[in-house]
Amino acid sequence: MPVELKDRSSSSSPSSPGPRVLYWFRTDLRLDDSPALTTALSLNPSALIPLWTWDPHYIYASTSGQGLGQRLGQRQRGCVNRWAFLVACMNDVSASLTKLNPKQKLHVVRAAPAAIMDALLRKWKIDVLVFEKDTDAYARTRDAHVTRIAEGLGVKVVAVAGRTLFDSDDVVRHNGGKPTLTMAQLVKAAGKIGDGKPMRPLDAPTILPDPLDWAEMNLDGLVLHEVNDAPSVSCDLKAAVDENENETEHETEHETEHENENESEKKTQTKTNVQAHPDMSTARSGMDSNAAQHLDIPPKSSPLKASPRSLSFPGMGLSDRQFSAGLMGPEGTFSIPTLEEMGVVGPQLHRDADTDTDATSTISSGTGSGNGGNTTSTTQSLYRQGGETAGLALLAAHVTDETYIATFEKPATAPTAFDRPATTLLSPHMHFGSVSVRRFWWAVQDVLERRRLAKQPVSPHPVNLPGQLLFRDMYFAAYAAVGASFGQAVGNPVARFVPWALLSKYPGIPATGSLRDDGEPEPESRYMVDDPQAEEYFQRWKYGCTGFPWIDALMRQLRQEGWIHHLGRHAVACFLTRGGCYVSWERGAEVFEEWLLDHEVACNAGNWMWLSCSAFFSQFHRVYSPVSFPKKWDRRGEFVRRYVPELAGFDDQFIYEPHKAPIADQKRWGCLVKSDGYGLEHYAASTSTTGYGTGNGAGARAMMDSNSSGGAGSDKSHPTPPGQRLYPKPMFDFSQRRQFCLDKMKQAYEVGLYGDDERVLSGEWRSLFGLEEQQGKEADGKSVSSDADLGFRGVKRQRSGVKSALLDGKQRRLETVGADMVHEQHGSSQTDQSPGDQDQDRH
DNA sequence: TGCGCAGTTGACCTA
DNA sequence: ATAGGTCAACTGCGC
Repeated sequence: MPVELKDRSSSSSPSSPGPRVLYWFRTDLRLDDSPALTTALSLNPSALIPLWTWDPHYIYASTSGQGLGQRLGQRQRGCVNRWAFLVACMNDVSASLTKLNPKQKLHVVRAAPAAIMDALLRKWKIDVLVFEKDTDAYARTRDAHVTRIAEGLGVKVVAVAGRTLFDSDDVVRHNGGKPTLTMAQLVKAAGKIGDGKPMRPLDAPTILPDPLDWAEMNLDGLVLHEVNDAPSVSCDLKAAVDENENETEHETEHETEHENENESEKKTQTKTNVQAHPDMSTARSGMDSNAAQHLDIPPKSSPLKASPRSLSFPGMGLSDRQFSAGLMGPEGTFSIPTLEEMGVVGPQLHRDADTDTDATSTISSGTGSGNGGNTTSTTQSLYRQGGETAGLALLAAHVTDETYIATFEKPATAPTAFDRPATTLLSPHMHFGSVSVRRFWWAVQDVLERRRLAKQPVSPHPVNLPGQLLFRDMYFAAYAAVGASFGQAVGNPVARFVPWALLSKYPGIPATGSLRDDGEPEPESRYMVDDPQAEEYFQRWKYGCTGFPWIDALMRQLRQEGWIHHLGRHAVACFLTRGGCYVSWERGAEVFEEWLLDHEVACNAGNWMWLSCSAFFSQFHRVYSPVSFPKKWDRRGEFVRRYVPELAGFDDQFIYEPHKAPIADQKRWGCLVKSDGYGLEHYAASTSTTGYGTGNGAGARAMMDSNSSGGAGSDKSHPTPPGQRLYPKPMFDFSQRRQFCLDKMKQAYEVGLYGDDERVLSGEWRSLFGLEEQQGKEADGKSVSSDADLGFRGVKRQRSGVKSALLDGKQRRLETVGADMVHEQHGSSQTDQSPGDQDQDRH
């Protein structure tokens, strides 16, 4: 339990009024088992303000940030499912607070914490600021910054661990300061913490102090200049922190590294910032630098003049108004933004699940062995619902099925189950903190203990449910130790360096030839399209039109629902990287980051490294086949039929390889397998086959203009023959590509570089891989350069990689087109969230 | 230092 | 149809 504080707080005499406490919700949208909230209440506050800062960083970039996106000042918007889940969590917490005290609620302030915290602490005369500790790289920087502000005002700051089973910093310390790279290391280190077991969960509070009186809460009188005097606005956060931190004594090697990166980013940051967010190309034109400022600090004086960024979504005609109404929202009541205000209205998945319960279960591939009908149906309706109430109910529903909980073995759960997923679907709750990971752990552990005593069968570590949660802790601790570079290939000390296609490009050093036609510098926010073919593979992978039905079905499920099964994530991750496309895992990680409901930077990056054999796992000979692997689970291809409906009529025999079906049969089954089907543009633009979209369609147009990817345009205005649909042929010969990748991986292992190697940063890696010759080919005046340009230079110190890259004209065009869209939607990535995916095996 | 073994979840072939 | 061995070979760890 949270402790240190108690001393301080109790220092005030009982008779004196308790402190004014600001409780800042972030990764902990729950009341149950919240060590930080418990700590806050233990201070016996005279006033408690539950706060959420509606942070543009969070909205326009995922919290993850560590990835490229953040480093580059990129902003991305999560899919509608993710925002719906988040808003549900916020509403639920708010309702729970109100239930305990009618005067209470979750107070949402629409501004970046770094920009607004100073003013809030002053205005509300806060004595203590309490929040759950967050070891994500961006969060650490942000929190250090806010802490400095608070302490400068004499406000006590208390950060309490609670997001993981074990405090990640403690784990790292007990692992000799090194990242936990194996399960054994994690278990060993965790075993030295306390009694070696996660803390028992704490009860939710039963009473809650009042907030301040409205007169004092009201921010209307907030003087703007106070805000503007804050050291920085959100987007300059890192730079500002950098400056400050350089003065401060600092600790770990890693942190020092970040600083250096920050320094180099400083220049571009402000600028990127501005246009950063909107992924929507349609909105981009409407953005100006003033608008960006409004993002952080809506001008009190002219709230409406602050031309709200109009992020329209195709077909929806809505605009993003979440920041245009001022700090306290449109009603001036600290309201929780609605999806409408966010401009992301659209049907959400869980509604679909709710209403379809009966129908879907009849065709479910799961047979629902262990569950009684009632339990199953209850559980099912809870899947994908945000909020603590729903999360705890889902956990409770699972726990009633003891056999399922106790005999759960992740690798044995079916990735092809869709209407009734084979895993628990608790991962989004782990991500938003709407269910405590320790609550989950102990609920399962108690069942296991009971069964062990009764000598009933239980599944072994680490494939069991607790093992899944330990993997989550392993990734968190690894990330905590490594810092920001954990989310990228270059500069990452634990990632083996593989010369993938589409490696990331880093800010800080202007690339040669980085001027656009209009003379403006190319925003340093793109990955390097060093291979147009790979770019096309990547786009086809992303939008589910590779011509491999198993892969396409999974990617479409991801885009539509924000979730795919762990093994499905394996399949697509392997396919994109070492098992087909040979594209950098960073690209895939970004897509996951954007589309997954449950994305967690640590788990996502960790799992992508795992699957790409960059770290954690190294047996690159084990390649998932897009044909034989799914057959093992779903011989009839029900999963494919659901998500790739154009193939629904195909015979089982051809469901995973429709191009092998005789033409006559293809016609008879209502779908022709032809070149690239409708063309990439069609797939990228379509909101989805089943009607609920992710709001991402906007990028499609921009992305695919004609030449963007070879061949994509060919079928462009393809008229759909009446009653006849199209599906692409495989975009490559799988076994050939498999061999190609194997050879590449073998070479990379032989060369044996890691991301932070000087030879990676300097560009010497090219010669080590025998890539010298290609250097001279890039020719386009602007772009070329010395081999250094294909290195990752500009590093002030080791590990802060910067690379500049050069592209010839054609490639650059591609980059521009493709990258816009890619980054528009990229999100996060995590391959699978280990925690989240606890599955249940319903077979 | 060297060796053998284990490692969350492959594919393929044979019996 | 399913179970088990083999493929070719990686890393980390303990002895």
